[in-house]
Amino acid sequence: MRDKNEEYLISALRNHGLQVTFQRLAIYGALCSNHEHPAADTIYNKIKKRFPMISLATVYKTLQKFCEVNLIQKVNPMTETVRYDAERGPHHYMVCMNCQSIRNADTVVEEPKVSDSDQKGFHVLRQQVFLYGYCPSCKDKIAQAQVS
Amino acid sequence: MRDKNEEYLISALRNHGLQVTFQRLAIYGALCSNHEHPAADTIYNKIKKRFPMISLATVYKTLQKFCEVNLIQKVNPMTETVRYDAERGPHHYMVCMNCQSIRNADTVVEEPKVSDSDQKGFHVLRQQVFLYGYCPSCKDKIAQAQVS
DNA sequence: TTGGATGCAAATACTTTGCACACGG
DNA sequence: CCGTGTGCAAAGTATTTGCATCCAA
Repeated sequence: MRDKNEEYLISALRNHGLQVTFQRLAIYGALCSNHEHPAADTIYNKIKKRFPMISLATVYKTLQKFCEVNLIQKVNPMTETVRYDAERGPHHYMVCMNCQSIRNADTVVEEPKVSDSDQKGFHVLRQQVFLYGYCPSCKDKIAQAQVS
Repeated sequence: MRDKNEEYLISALRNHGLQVTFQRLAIYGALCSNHEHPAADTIYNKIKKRFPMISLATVYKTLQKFCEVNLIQKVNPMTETVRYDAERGPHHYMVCMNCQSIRNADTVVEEPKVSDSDQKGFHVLRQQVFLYGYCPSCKDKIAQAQVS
């Protein structure tokens, strides 16, 4: 398991012309072995036990680089800061990956359904769908940019 | 429209024993009139044009209070800080509202489907489902707490 | 009148950045 | 050897908190 992840990391780094360092191995290893979707700080603290000299800034830079080359992904915020909605009922959102605008997607046709076996003892109270893409105006801008 | 929102706000505040202030009216009004799901800072800047004396801290406190009494909702982060996942493919998450743990929900049975008319010109690239609830251990803790 | 609400400033939490040094390729 | 990566410290951004004052009820 562990070696497989390391191998994968190393070849991915090489494919992108990135150097292999023990910090990167440790960070990727910590992330792979933790299925709780840890925050940067959590990863840092775990690694620090074995490599006390590692820097939190390196963890941040490394995670960012990993995201850039699609080795890992950020879990939750697409738009980083908290935003508010005056409409109370649960509903779904469309998030523009370019301009960060958020619009309601009121008419998701089929709600996703979760089978009981699926939930593995998790008690689901609410579900929310996020649609990520480009809003009408950004879609046009991007199309134009690709033509020119 | 505007008066309707104000009336709603006022009665909601009274129902919760909260005072009606011009700041609260302004903040709620700004949120209702902006369907872009603004951040606290955006609301603050909008209001400041008319009420230059308003404080950003008040905006934060007020939005927080509004959330507590379920007058509005936070749009995106359930767990506030960015978290990472080593698994690349798109998949869905179960978020524990108590302990903030995040687990993969790999087997959502029916993907939500969005009709074309639905998207209103929004170009959807990816969709993600968040299931909010309680993880097995928190579910038990909460059940126990309610008994005692 | 009185407790809740506000405004200011300081504090906190998280993340990013600049720069000198270290090290992988 | 060269250029990327690292570590440190400082800066930046978003949000929260303490406290004195203010004001709605």
